[in-house]
Amino acid sequence: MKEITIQQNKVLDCIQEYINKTGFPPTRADICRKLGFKSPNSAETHLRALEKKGYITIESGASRGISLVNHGNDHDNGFPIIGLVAAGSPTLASENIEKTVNCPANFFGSNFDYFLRVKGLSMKDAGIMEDDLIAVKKTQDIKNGDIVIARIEDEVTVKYFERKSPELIKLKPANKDFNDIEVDLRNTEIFIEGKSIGLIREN
Amino acid sequence: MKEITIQQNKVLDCIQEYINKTGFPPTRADICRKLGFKSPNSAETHLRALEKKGYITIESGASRGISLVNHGNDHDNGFPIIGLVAAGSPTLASENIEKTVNCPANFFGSNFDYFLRVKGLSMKDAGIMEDDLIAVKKTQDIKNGDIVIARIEDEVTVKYFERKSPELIKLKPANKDFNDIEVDLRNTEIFIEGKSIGLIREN
DNA sequence: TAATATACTGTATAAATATTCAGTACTATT
DNA sequence: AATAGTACTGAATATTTATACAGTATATTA
Repeated sequence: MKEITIQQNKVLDCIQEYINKTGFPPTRADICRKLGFKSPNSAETHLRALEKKGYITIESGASRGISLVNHGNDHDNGFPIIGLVAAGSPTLASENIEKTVNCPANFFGSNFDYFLRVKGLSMKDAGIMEDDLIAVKKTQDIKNGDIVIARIEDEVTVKYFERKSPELIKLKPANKDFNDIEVDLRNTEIFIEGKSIGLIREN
Repeated sequence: MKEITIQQNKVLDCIQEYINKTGFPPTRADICRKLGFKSPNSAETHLRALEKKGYITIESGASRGISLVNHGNDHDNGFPIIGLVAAGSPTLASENIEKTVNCPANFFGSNFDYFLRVKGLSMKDAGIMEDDLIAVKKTQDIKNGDIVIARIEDEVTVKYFERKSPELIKLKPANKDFNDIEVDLRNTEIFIEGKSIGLIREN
């Protein structure tokens, strides 16, 4: 995250304080009043700097359209939600984080690391629907029948795990319209990101 | 706390949702857009009613000066989980509370009142499995297709809601092994506890 | 040395916004 | 029968607000 100046930090604090106190963001004039500026353009330039550096977003045209950007996801501010893109690994890089969910670390009984937003219906019969959030625990401690998040050559997928033999793994969907995926470890690389230990659905 | 009407409740939800999504409250025009009103005065009168009843405060003169009033969050200790027993109404009486779940009040975008632990698989194809926790919002604002918690003569059930005519309601399961329930209001009493606005599964 | 970012004042203005007034209509309460 | 609350449309308007433009000045970087 880019550095900000002392004055910009004052403006940022001022916005935070204002929202905490009133429930809505300040206008340029409000900021001027709080910080002693005499021109609304003073606030404006600081806001634009903060926007450019990624600390706030400004809704163009709207009054009081300032909102604080959430960063610093040490799980204090919640767990990140990561989009499950058909191809590509889910990473915790900030560009992949949709937003964060605020809930206790032991929400699902055992600790977990992030939420994954599900695409597709391949686990429909397991009650996992499109856009559900799967709570993923990063672990290699997988048992047959666990729901795993697996990466096969850049493709990320959620399936039931079944070890058939030391070199053969089967990934089974919970939807008869989809086929089992058989992975022969001798010619295909597979990486198990972790397993699902819970689920959240927002209607 | 004074009662509010269905329309006022819609406006309240709309404000909550808007704040969750954007970080700042809506204008009168924003509310109109969301709820289909054609005059900003429609929003205005609802806002004044909500203010009078203590659900919001309005900063006079300020744009987007709406803020939600925190009235007696009895959910400081978390939201109760209530067991869905085949017969009998779900009540918040302590003997029915399994345990409580600690999560933000707006966890599912809109406020809710309690969790219901699901028994049976009648909503399986909607991704609702046995022992899942449904976030229930107590409301009478039900649309066709909503998943409702209904009580018919001491039996509590979770189903899709469909109003066929003023005196005929159909409760539809999401599982072909179950039959639709048709309720004729002229000879059967039905009470809608509320609707599902989210779901949590602990694996 | 030029360019760029910071840090302001001061003015102007178009657009956004709250808010009032005038209606209509329905319902519940006194 | 009168009053008050709900639930709207539609229009008018004063105020709020974002935002652009014109300056001044300093510090940092290329």
